Amino acid sequence: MKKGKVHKQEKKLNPQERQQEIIKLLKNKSEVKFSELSKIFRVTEMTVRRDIEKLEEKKLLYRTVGGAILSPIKQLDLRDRMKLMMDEKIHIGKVAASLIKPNEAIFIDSGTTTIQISRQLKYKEITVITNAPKIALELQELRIPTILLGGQLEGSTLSVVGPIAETNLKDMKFHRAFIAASGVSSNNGLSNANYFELQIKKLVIERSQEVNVVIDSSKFESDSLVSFAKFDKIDRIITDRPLPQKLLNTCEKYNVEIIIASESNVYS
Amino acid sequence: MKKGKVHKQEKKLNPQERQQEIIKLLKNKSEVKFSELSKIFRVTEMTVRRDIEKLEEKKLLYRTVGGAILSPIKQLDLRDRMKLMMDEKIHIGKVAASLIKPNEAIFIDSGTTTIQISRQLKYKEITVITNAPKIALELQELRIPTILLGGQLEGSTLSVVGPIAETNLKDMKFHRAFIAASGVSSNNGLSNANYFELQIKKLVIERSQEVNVVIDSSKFESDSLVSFAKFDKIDRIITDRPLPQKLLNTCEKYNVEIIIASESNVYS
DNA sequence: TAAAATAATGTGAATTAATAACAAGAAATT
DNA sequence: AATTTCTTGTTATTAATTCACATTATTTTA
Repeated sequence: MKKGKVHKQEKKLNPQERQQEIIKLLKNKSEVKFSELSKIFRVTEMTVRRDIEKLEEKKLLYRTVGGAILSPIKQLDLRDRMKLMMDEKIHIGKVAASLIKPNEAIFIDSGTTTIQISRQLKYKEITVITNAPKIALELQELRIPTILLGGQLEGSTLSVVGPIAETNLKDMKFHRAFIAASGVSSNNGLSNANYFELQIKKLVIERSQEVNVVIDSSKFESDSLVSFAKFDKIDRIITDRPLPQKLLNTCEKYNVEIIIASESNVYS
Repeated sequence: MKKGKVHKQEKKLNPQERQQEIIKLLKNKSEVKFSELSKIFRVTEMTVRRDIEKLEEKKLLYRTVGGAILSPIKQLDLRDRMKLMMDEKIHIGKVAASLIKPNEAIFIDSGTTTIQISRQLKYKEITVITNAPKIALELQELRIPTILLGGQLEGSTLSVVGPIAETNLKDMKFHRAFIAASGVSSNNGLSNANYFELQIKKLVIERSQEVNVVIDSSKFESDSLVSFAKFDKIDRIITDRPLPQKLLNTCEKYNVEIIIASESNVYS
């Protein structure tokens, strides 16, 4: 649903379009003012205020007095933020993060949903273990102690894989793990699009007291390249929408708890 | 390695001291509130407001609603202190990269000069091993096979350190290593500002057929926290300016080759 | 050292910005 | 076409910010 780019704002834009424009403006301007945006978009200040509020929730920018500036985090990676199911992933991330308690050792798997968990962590008295360099670097900004697994860096997923990573895991035990998946189905359980990550996921699941799977609703009843776990191995699924009946039945059968993360049950 | 935080401010601070403290707080906290600072320093909000105003003028921070955050510029400076000697570092990086031949296994150390090497790599038929997640991620963009060491992620240097990283190195041998250093002196050889990286550097040097040290001229005849190698361990120093006489003599004595990287001898 | 000048802080009123609640209008769904 | 959801504007309320000025430290210099 893309519309032609117009430099002079002639037609009314919808919230999403405005929000994208605001980000674009910020790339060149360092700070924008509500009054200024109000004129540009020909809407009231209240409306741009609401736009900015949304963008602030996504940690894309920081509010200043009367305006906003680009968030420092934002500058790290512009690209993968405006992606698919972004809002859903943020909600999932918030709920997932809220499960974590102080002094725990947490494994966070590589993935676009899991990185949202890392961005929502509030306790600094935890140790995070991850196979994703990006997550590790972001956690460093939050001053959260982090152990990064070593190994071959896989180009498509930007996660470390292979024998080194597997060996690194050998001596570790986690209180909780948050695993990403590219598919979940009642027949084949959890699956992943990347073959090389398979072994890491299996090992992490073995070594975690509690296994949480984060997966957005677009992946319900779909299978990906390789299956890495059945329902008996996992404790909880965190997603953004209610599961279809069959999947729900299977989860109940194997005692897998379901959490639906939505605007309402997210307490930031 | 956390330092004890004193919440109760014993003696009254003057504006300069408060302002320094505010910056310090921000390095750990991402955002401070006026109300909070007012309590910490036992002054009115108006006073901290004036402090923040001063700091804002200096572009050290940005004011938010009810508080302040570290200026994005400032934050980047903290992490990427690349502004200093930037051109020199790029030259050094280009020359260093030109030494690499196809099918080699190369170790690239974490550092602001070494990251320039990774940006200049032209052969894809090499394998790079590194302790720096940032370097690994950049190499991935260039489609260069990369092995990232695992371990604890050190906040100040963004490199992995500790027993996991050391174990990971155990089975490896490199054709060449490019090591960063924060000081080089005729008396104490090469030194580094971060203690935890010490062991990694030592192990890498042991395991490399050829050891290259990249260091810019601002660090000549200076010593940093810990010394990690004498001249007999290294094969080459790549820098941006001629070495002072004494240093040069020492290098000759130990057969250390010197390359001066400048605009002219860099063929991009 | 005392007096004067300057800088720093606190106070409260005036101004401006932010929030919340609600109603009207547009878009999307059924 | 009717209903629901989303978006926007309006207004009242609350909170934050600025401003002006009085008071108190601190520094300067006679």
